[in-house]
Amino acid sequence: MTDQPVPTTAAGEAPTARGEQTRQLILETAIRLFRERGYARTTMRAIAEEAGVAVGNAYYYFDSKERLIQEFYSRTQDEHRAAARPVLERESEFAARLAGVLHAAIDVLTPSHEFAASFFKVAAEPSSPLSPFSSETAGPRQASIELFTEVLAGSTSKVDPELRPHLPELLWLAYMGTVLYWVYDRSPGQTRTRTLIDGAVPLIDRLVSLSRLRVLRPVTRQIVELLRMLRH
Amino acid sequence: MTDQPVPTTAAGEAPTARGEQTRQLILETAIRLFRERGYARTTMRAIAEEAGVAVGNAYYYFDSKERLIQEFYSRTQDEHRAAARPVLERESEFAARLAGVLHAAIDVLTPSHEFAASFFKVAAEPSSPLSPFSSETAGPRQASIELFTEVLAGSTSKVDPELRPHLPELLWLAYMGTVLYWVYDRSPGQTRTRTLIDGAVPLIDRLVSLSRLRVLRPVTRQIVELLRMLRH
DNA sequence: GCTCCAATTTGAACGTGTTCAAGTATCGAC
DNA sequence: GTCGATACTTGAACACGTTCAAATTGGAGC
Repeated sequence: MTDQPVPTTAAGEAPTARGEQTRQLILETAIRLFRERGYARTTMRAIAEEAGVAVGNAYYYFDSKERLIQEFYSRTQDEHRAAARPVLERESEFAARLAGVLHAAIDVLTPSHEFAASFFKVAAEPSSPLSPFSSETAGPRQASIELFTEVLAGSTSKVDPELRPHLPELLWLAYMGTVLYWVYDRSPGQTRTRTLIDGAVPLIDRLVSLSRLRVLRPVTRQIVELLRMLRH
Repeated sequence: MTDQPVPTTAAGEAPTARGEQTRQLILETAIRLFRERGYARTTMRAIAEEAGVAVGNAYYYFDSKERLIQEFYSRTQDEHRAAARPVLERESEFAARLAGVLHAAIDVLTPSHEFAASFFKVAAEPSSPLSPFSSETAGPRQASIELFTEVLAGSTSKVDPELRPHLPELLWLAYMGTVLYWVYDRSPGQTRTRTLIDGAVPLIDRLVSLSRLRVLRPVTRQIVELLRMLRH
């Protein structure tokens, strides 16, 4: 959680490794090439050569090509949090906060749209530790969910108290859906995803407000109950 | 575009090709091995050997290993439709029809759960023609969506007339979500997915009914408007 | 039966991700 | 400075998806 000089995987790696520089070089090179040529057309040999190391050396630091993506992914998440910060400091309305955070995510992802398609493929593998739902990514996921806790915490909106504790996770789910949509979004500049965000956020805002309505109480209950059951 | 004697892909099959038998043999073998050993650990060489053909021959019929999965996927969809038929003939209530169709999907998928994880990975690739959202799968997807048109058509439920035309697609989306959940579901026998279906269906049913309520009319409008915008 | 063409089949060869046994460099202990 | 251990680096070798030029087969037309 704290800022350690541990640059490797999520788990935990070399405490103060000598080869840190090499590691960074390889990663930097890989991401650049991924962006330039796409994931599939970037070979490990090309990465190694471009970075000026032996191919085996790349495998010393990253145990697979996919790991390079995982690293990229976790970096992007950091960037997202950073990009979301000013929004959360500036805005106080729920809708504005949520929209800001979602747009920030897309902002951060945009330079990698084409390549992100491939990385998404990797993330989708349920057995992969990179999967957004796997237990291995519990840490990063929790951090991501916390972002939405913050969205909610700082907002002036009133929310059904029963629903509230579940809302961050639901918002995170909406965020995942947005990213999924974005990955598949082939419109120029992914403007459709922007449309989706701008359309969905007021809708979510409204639904959240309505959740306190008398007629909708049973529905809210039902949702909360379902979530509870799925969590065991 | 027209029906040529090209035996490949799911779309149009060989009219009466000579090698049809070989094609089936290879596919049968592949699916069997995928189930036995998983996707990644089944090599094309193994498939070819087990089927008693040369490896190049497999590539004559399926232009990649992924294509074999695509084929499997489209088969599964056929099975799903077949499994859903009796439910649709038997039930008349919306909730029962929807639940039946969703459970049928899981029934059909269950024998391939472990392997389906891998196939999902392939499907997730947006540039892949196998992606459930790609234009290449428009046909199968349409067929799938039609299933939910049928769910709705035969049901006794009353639905907001503005929402109605969009509902099949939304239900299909819910179905996709269910499958996604199932893919990641590691509970024994995927019982959690069953729980999800049994919990979500009454909820959806209720929401659909409520959509006609005066207070919710604006929300319904908003949803419809958003869908319209996203469709261009 | 023969000829010929297209459909089918073959397996060697290629490119790429990954592994591994064998080095080489670095640093603390003495 | 030397030694030993650990961190790092190397590139050849391997496995697997895929390609392709060449061989084989089956059947229509005669």
